[in-house]
Amino acid sequence: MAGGISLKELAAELKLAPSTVSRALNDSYEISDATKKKVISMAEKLNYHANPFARSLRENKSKTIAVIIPERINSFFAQVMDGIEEIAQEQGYHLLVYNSHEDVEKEKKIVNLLLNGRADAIVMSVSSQTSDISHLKKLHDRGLPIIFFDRICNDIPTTKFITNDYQIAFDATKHLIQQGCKKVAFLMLSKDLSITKERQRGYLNALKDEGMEMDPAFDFYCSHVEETNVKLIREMLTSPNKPDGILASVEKLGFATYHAVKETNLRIPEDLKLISFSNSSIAGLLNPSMTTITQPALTIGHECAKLLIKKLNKPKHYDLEDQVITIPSKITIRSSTIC
Amino acid sequence: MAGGISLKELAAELKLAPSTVSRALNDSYEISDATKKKVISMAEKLNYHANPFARSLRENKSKTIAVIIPERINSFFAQVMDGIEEIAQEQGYHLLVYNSHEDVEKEKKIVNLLLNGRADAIVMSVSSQTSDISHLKKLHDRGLPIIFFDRICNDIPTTKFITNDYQIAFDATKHLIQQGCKKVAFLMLSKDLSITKERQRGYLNALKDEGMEMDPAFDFYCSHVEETNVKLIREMLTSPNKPDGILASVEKLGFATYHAVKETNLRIPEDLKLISFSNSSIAGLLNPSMTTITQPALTIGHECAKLLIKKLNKPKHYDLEDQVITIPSKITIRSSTIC
DNA sequence: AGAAAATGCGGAAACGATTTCGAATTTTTA
DNA sequence: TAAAAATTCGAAATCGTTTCCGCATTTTCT
Repeated sequence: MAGGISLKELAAELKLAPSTVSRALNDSYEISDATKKKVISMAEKLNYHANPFARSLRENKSKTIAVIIPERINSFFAQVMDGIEEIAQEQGYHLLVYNSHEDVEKEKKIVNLLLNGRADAIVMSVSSQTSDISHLKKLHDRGLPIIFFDRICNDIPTTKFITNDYQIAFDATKHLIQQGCKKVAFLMLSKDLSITKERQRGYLNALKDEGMEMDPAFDFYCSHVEETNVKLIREMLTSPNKPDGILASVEKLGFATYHAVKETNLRIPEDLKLISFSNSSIAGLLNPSMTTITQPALTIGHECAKLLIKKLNKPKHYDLEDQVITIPSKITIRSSTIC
Repeated sequence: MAGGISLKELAAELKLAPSTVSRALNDSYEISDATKKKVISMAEKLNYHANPFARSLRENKSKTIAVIIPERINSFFAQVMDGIEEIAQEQGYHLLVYNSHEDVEKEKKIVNLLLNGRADAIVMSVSSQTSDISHLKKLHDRGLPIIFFDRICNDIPTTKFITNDYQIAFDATKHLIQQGCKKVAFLMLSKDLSITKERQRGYLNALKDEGMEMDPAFDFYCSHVEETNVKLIREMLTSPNKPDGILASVEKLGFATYHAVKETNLRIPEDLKLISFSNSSIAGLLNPSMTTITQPALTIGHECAKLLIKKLNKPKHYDLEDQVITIPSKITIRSSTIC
């Protein structure tokens, strides 16, 4: 901003027209190699950098992608972000990052900020409070390309990336039952979330498949307040009708369970077996180490960014189809489910 | 971008001049309340949103702050980011986020991207590989306000935020010795990093203070490759001259130590006591739970953002002084240092 | 050799906002 | 009542690019 030299000044220095200099820097075929070289070397000498806002104004695109996540201190979202950034940087895109803190009101504010075209496109995972999606519809209606991942919005016709939520939750529940669990509980954030719906469906179908009745007390809704969750889980674990197996549908609930268990006499895995969605490398460090469902976070990030940039490069010739693309997770069996 | 209406079109609809509409929307004193109301209601009706690039171009500022961190999957940096974002959002600023992945070449590329004024200012923590700082000097020389936190750059005259690295490392080392450690090792990333210098100084002075000789083998440099670190630490822990206490200067090395210990017969805290810098809530979940030095990450983020925005609001009347502001950390004593 | 095409570059408009300057009308003051 | 001042708004310049036209000059074709 301060010491910046403009294209016009650069042109004056070269005794050329601004149009010529612009074309030379953009490697236009209309400009001879000789002048191209002159222009480029002078540009370097004078430390010329094109003003991105002038360009954005003129070209009507910002080379910027907005990413909205519900929390930052979460290895899954952090890895997805890394994946997005990797591709974005490769393609010359910048990342505007927002944290909705699982708060739908904050999410709305952020979305409203994006209505003015500051970003060319959006990648997001909705907050656990998001049930009314009118603010997201508005974005989509405005023509802003938007891709969802993990916590998706089925009612908005665009491409979404998820993992095999149903199947992997099914498999995880089966695994618990195979390890001898008779009463498996399912921990989740909010019933509105796409991931809890699918993962719960997998959980319930696994129970049914094993001829087990499902106990409503084991459909366990948590809040976004850490202490509350620990307390609730502890209460469940010390109640007469306590589970002997737990499937945590998100990382923080898996950790909360460890916290809760520490405050009881229960032993993992002898008294309680636990499997949790988690991308944290710390899972293997816990004692006992935690069996996890690991999502392909980096890949999800890559694919989101690739697809979005493909769309941005050919706005007319390519559309973000209304489809859900599934990239499978892996279960890493550790000590928390094996006696 | 797509359905956007421009100020000019809005003005035409209102049969007013663009200048009038602009002033009305910016609540200028020159416009009567009557027309202001008309303009505002029509703007809402037509869903008008000011083009941020036109504004940035004209005003020569973007309301954007760039943040560069060396890694994303790190509770400290994530919390700092949350802190920065909180204040930034409050003040109408957006965050452009970049991860240097501890790679100075990536850091240079990112910094070069920022030379064109895309961001009004920068908050950063340098990569562990950064010893040549010419790229950062260039930024500063260009007049771009820049604030460092945690891993700072002393040679660049601006404001930096750190924790009481020296004192807290001193205290932590003393704590280990008080718990009976005779041979304390210090784990660090790179000797060029400001935090390792200060923390190492605290460590060494504590040893000296206790009349203990310092063993060069215990000045332990790690890489940025997780597996290598675990291997190196394991080798140290199984060597004849093995330490009975460890101070890890960054979170990942604390966790790496737990990993390494798992592969040995050693017990924490009986055979080895460990204290680590870490902001992760998981520390309390480990078995044994890990004694940590917790940095005021959120506060650091807040203060960085506040100061930077103060500067951006009064570019002429306020300068980022060449000073280091210290916000103290806290030691949370847990089982890994107490028999 | 004369017409046609290709090459290389300049002029000026445009993107969408803000702001300086000025002008017209109305209100206040002397 | 005339002059001064306040109020309210419009015209046009400006920020730094890109791009549509246009115009020479040179090369190619017949």
